[in-house]
Amino acid sequence: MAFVLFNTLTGKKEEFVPLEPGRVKMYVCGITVYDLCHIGHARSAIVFDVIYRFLLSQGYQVCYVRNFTDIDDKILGRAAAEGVDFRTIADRFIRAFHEDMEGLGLLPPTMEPLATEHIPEMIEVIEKLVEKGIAYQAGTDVYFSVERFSSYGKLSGRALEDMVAGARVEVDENKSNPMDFVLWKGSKPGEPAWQSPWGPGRPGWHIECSAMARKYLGATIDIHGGGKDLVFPHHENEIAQAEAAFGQPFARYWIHNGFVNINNEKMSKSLGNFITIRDVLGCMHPESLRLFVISKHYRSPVDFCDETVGEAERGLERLYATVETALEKTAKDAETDYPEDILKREDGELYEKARSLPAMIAEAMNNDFNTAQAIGYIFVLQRNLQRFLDKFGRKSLKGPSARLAAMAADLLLKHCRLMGLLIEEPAVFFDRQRKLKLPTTGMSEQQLYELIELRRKARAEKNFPEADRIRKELEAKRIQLEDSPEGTKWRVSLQPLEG
RNA sequence: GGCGGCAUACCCAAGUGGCAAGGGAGCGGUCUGCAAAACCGUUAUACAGCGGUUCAAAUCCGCUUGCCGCCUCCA
Repeated sequence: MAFVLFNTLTGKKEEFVPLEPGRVKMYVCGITVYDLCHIGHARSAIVFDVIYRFLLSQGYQVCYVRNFTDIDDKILGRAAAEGVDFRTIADRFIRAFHEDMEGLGLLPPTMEPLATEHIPEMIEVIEKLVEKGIAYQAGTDVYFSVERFSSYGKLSGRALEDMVAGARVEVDENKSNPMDFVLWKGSKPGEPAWQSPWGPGRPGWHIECSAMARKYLGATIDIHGGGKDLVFPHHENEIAQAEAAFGQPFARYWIHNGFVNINNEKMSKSLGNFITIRDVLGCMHPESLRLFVISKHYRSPVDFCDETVGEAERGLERLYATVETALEKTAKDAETDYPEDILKREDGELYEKARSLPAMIAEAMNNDFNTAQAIGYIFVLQRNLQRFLDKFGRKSLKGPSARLAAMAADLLLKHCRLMGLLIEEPAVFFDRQRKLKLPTTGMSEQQLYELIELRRKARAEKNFPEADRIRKELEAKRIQLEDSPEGTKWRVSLQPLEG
């Protein structure tokens, strides 16, 4: 089956064919390190992590580069505000970014180059553009002349005339066309500066990606990605610089992820509805956030609110619970293999759903990374497996039934892990989930265990009114008790409280 | 003003020419001392509206309405 992805450049789904067979060169725009990352960054990071994992699973050798913009006005602004060096700010937020990405459970990219470590490479590109007469010096700055690059606007699908007509462009006397953008910015006294043929200064924003992508991935890269907001001007300008300088296509497939809204509002600092990754991870399992993100197609906007996030959390718990039960009940007798017809006789539907899962998931992912559809298939198998397990009550499975359940659980686990889900041991997950959620109930672990013990005694004496009173007391704090032969377990209910 | 996207059940969400995936919530049931979880059953003659193409349309084309994004730093 063909592997197709939506290419922003053409506005269509296209079959993916890498430049070199078996190898993929992918560049994803990283962040400007001047503040903590928010859940919009998390979505982008998760989306490209899933893409990266998928490409690897398909046997591609992937070189995945994600840069840091570590010199920029916003970094300088923050440094000035705190009275520290720009490097202090940049390093602080690079560290924070790595903590966040690790917290989210992302595979590290192949490389994470820093803009400031590639100044010579950027100067080289700018010099080339100046030589060709496409860039010009004005005062202490160097600008890219958009009129000299005939296909300017091809990525964002807009014509130069249209942009100029309606754009609110600040008046800059140095520019010969208002749409021209800066390649090199002369430094003011006291600002960080690097030597260049145009005097001391620092690079413009867009040039770093063109220079670093070329250095690490070559003149033409396979996949270039980032958030939708980067289409214009950032990626448009990257194309202009790189293609004007080197005369070769810059990137073949452009992938852009949609935004995260919060309670149906655009997330923005002025609205005060920014949620940082670390805030979210303080009260939610990273895989819950991941399931939330990949339950919707990556190009659509997604709304982050209690209800949609809660659904993801409950779904993840159910997946873990089914896998846990399956592993427990089949632990003793899962190894022996049986012929197909024997397994089918145990549960024909479960057998079929399990066997067809790899092809179904592959088909979904091959179709522009349709993770939402893939997740749908995952839940179909989960329900079939859970139903099968339930038939046995509390008994362990043996022989062909154990083999069938183990096979289904393995496939479920394998394909969840392909998308970065169900990475933890179920017991570890549930323990972590309890620890994350307990603080939201206002009850300490010790208080809780005292009440559970009181209730145990009451039940032992058949004092059910007292036992139920304790259950109700805890339920009012969203702590749900679950009695089982092994004792009473507890978890924090993800169900919103009535009223 | 220019460019683009979206509109599927109470909610979230796949599907993009051939009987409308999946999840959540609700309701009924099984299980349970009572619960919870889980499972079973149930929930769109129908995909914003109108018109067209087709043997066949949620899916293609046109128009209308309503939302949203980008055009300025931004994932």
